Amino acid sequence: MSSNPKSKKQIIFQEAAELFRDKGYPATSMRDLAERVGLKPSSFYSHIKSKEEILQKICFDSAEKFTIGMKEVCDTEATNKEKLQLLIRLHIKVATEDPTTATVFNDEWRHLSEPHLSNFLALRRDYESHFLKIIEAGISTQEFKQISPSLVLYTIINSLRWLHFANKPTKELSATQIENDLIQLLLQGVEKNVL
Amino acid sequence: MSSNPKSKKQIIFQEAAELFRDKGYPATSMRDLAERVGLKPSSFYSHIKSKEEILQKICFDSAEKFTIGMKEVCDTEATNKEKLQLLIRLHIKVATEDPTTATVFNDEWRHLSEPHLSNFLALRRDYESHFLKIIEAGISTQEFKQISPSLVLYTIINSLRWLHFANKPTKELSATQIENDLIQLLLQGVEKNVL
DNA sequence: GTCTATACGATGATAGAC
DNA sequence: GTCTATCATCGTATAGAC
Repeated sequence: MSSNPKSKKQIIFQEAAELFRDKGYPATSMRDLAERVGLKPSSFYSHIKSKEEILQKICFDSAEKFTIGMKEVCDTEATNKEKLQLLIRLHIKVATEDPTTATVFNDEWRHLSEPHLSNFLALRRDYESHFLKIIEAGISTQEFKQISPSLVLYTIINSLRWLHFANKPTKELSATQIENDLIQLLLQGVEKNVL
Repeated sequence: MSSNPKSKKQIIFQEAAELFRDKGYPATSMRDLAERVGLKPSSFYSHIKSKEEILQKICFDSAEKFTIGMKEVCDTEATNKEKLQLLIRLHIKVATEDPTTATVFNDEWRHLSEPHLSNFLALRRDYESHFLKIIEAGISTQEFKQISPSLVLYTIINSLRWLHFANKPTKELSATQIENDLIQLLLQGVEKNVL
């Protein structure tokens, strides 16, 4: 197995993401980051243009994962129930593949400046509207219960927002175990069915 | 109905909470707050001790609501399923009664300094451990499915984290409608049962 | 209680030597 | 590409006049 030499730029992005995750974007200083990377603060600017460039990359890279995933789901021939399952798996995949980035994406996007903030929100609106359409379709085919679609949407999306730290408290559970339990929980609830 | 004359201190706390909600705690400056309240930044310090005092009050007041609510639930004679329902109602109540405060509580607690941060985390740990016990008990009585209790805990708690802005997009839904739909969704899932 | 003035450290970013 | 030195600005908070 060949070693994986990371460019200094990649190291900067990685360390920055961890700091943003732990302290939040505004509370992370370039001096904090410098110490972590082992450079003087001024030396970054040979590699990156600004602090916000890092945040932009994190937010839009993650957004793209969701956009691509949604496109795949929409292009599938499948029931709405199956599509919803795929979307839940998509959220789990993004959150667990790169938990650091996923956390920053979730919590720090609001610190984007314009026009990046508006662009980001447009991507999110688009994603959510596709998600909503699937829920609405599933309700009209009677696959899903008659519950306000946006209520279902936000409940599901947010229910998965803790996953980024699932590695620690539930290390005993395998990734597929978590996936399957979550899908059962969200599709069929906590209550045990009477047989 | 008598008018409700708010003290200047109350106004400061209210405006600060809204700024913390919108921009986050570190990104909110005392100068921002001064402009909102109509005072010079230095004038606050006749009313409050520090910026962090505001955050502390918000976080610990909300934490107390959960602590009290949990105590009531634990003191009840009820099935675990009923207790879980009560807890879901508690989260909905806290989130919708004062959405601004609830948001700050949810997202900004990590900016507390020591020893407040540790105290806060201890309260949260305590709350979660009581919550977990109820889920575990419900699993052993076969009221709930065999799903990792902490997975159920975090999924439920986080699924309700969007409620603070439920006023806007779902204004058409009444509060009790939202409550009942959410309980059905979390207890029994999205899927429509086959009859 | 509110103001003006200010202390003083931290901030993101740049200039220019090497 | 990394450094030292520095800039301009903003941060929370205080002192003291009114």
